[in-house]
Amino acid sequence: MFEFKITAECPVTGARAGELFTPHGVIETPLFMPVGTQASVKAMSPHELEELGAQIILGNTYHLYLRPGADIVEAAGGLHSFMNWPRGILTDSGGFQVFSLRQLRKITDDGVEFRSHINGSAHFMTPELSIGVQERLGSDVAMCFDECVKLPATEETSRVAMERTLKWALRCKKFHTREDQALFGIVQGALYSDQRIECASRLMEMDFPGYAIGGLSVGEPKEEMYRILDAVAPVLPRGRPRYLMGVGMPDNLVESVARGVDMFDCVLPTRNGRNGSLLTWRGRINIKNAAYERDFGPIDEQCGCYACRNFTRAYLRHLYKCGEILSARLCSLHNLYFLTNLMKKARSEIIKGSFPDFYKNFVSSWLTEDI
RNA sequence: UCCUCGGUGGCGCAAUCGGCAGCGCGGGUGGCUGUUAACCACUAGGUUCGAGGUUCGAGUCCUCGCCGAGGAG
Repeated sequence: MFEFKITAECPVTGARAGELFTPHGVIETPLFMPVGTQASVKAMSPHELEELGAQIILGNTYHLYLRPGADIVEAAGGLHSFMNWPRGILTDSGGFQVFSLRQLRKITDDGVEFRSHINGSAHFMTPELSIGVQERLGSDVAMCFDECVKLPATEETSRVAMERTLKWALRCKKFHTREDQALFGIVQGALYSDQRIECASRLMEMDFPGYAIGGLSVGEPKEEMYRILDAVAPVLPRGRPRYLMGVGMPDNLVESVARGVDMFDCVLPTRNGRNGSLLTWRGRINIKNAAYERDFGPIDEQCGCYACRNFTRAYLRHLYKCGEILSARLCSLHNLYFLTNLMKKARSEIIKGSFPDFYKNFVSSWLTEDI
């Protein structure tokens, strides 16, 4: 179980195509994982997710622990059964909430004392509690409870968080018992490549079935992120999946695949979709813009998603302006399909041996500015 | 015919004693990267119904007119 098989490797770049075997099916990498924080990928039904090609989605330990509570999910037969999702689930540990809810918490070596963002109630999250919750949720992949620092961080701040992340990783590993659930370690170290390399090596001594790179794409320039990936990816074991947490812009994905990353997740396709920002092969468009009022073409000519096959930009703009729920659904669907397909395309190019051309073409045609 | 209330940005409404005309929605634009986010930010937009008057100064007070709502007959 959780064997990671490399199907093909790009001879020029660091890109690889692989297969990760889980209790809920084989996951083909590289891939993008939609985020379903509260046991729901916002605006999407499980059926639609399957149809657009999602192989594994995220759930969140912190959010599900607070509501409805791990006991209820467990009583429902686990998260797969509770939300009726038959394929893979990866649960984030709550480590990101250490960062995103930093106004509501206090960190010590033991764990994180925090106040619920829902009702202010006090809680104490520890590596053991996070793993216990994740085991009860029954995800296919659990994540170590880590400390994700805000950037920019001083070398000292970063080191303290990194050391804590390592200590917590060991505690997670020791506490974790479910054999039908993989536990991934998370590399921290802010933008210090020496810390990143050290963190990776020390995690590898603990021997995790997969390694994540956390604490990136939180506001730093993308060149900085690529610099860290260039430093870390070569250190990580070839035969284990690599997961870049929280990354979701198409150019970030392709650049990271070229650097040897296998898995990604991001709220961007769903959140930005709800907010009218849509992905195309040339860049992003903002469907709110008056320019699309009479644009009767699809979001993207080359996209095969349900929204692109059936609706126009003018109609989608209209739905957005009206605040219709269908707007959120179609836009989320399109963005998720786009990223899922982008990774599927990258995978097939790696297998065919033509990834370098695909990479070059994508990067040159992708416009960072909105089109 | 008389009485009462009202008329302020596209729409709905604020504005203390007469003292810098604001807010919400709508419009335009930008942002969002392991979700506290169907969210947030910025921006444009005014002959305060009209004509006079009082005053240093009027959306605000006075006179007349126009328009709307309600009431009396």
